[in-house]
Amino acid sequence: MDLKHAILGFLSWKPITGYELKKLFFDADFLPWSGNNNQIYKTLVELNAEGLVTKETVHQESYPSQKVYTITDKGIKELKNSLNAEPDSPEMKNLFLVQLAWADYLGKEDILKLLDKYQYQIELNLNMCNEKLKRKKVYIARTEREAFLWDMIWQNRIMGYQNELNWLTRLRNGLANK
Amino acid sequence: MDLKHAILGFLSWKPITGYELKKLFFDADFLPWSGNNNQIYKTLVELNAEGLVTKETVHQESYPSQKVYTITDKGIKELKNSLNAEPDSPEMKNLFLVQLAWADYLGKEDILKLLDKYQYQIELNLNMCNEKLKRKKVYIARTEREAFLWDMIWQNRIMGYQNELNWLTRLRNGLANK
DNA sequence: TTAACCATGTAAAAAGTTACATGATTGT
DNA sequence: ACAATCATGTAACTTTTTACATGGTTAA
Repeated sequence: MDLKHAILGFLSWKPITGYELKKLFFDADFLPWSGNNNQIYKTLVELNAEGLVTKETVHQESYPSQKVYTITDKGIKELKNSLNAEPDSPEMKNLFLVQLAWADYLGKEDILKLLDKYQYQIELNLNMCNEKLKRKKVYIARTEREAFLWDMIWQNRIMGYQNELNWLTRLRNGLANK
Repeated sequence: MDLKHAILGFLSWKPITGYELKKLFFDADFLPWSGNNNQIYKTLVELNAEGLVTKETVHQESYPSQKVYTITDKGIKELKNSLNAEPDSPEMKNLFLVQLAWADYLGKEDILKLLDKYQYQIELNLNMCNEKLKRKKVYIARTEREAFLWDMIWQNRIMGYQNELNWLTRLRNGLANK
């Protein structure tokens, strides 16, 4: 699974422009690509060159013209193929843990300040995730099962943040008598 | 927090060689750097150039000579400084979720096969993490509080994997009647 | 005898981020 | 008046991974 297949996934819903894809990536939260121009526009050119998508330029009156990408049969086949591939294990990159590893150099108050700041970060992420879920911008469920899968994807994120908050509570309790 | 500060952290324990650092990074599991040659040896050269560490070449009889790096006062100051910095929020990059997002193209059996594979991956990671914790290769706790912090860092990883397994169970239950 | 370990480093490629560039339109 | 949205793309930079390069030693 890489950016190429994620884009193919979205295009399996309907034809989309690069600009719209950028927003979909921004709204999704579980897609590990920031969706910056360089990544998306470049990948779309590649997908087109490989015959996995077709491109159509649509001129508009008072706006710049769009390039609408449509998935091909070959693209659908490529997407379906990628779904049976060996799943990658999740990568949890948590630089706060690195900070904590040598936090014994700090006084108790500074450690607690650090924990507060981290907790604030997590809560911010959790709230944003819940907000996005409520608005459900990113969502074209074609079957009941697909709707369920997307719900579970959001749940995965939310449970991840809540788990982190639970861990923080344990950490605080343990530190109390240290 | 970046690789530089993580290396300074280890060097705050004792003088270490690049080769040994590589193993420490490999054994730690919570450090998001793979610890490949290019990263570590290069960063050590930079740290030396910045005066945060000193280098001493130790010749050995039947092995290649080592370069032992020692942290300087300036290095310690830099490390302590980084501990009060704004903590980064965790990045959870889970490509399996991307796979799942379009898994409705698959039949029920194929989805279940995918879940099995993913569960196997998680369990593998969890077991490895527990193994490493048991052997406690990476561990020089100077105070009781530092020992506690390192325990909690391991706990963070373990809870993360267990949370993922719980989520998988929910997913399976939900899929059962879909 | 084959693999892993000792120990350093470089080269090249891939992946990702940030900033630059344009310029009309619409909402506050 | 100012910021955001529409919409595409490029350039420069940073980060990360993979592979190359050497060559003796030790344990299964």
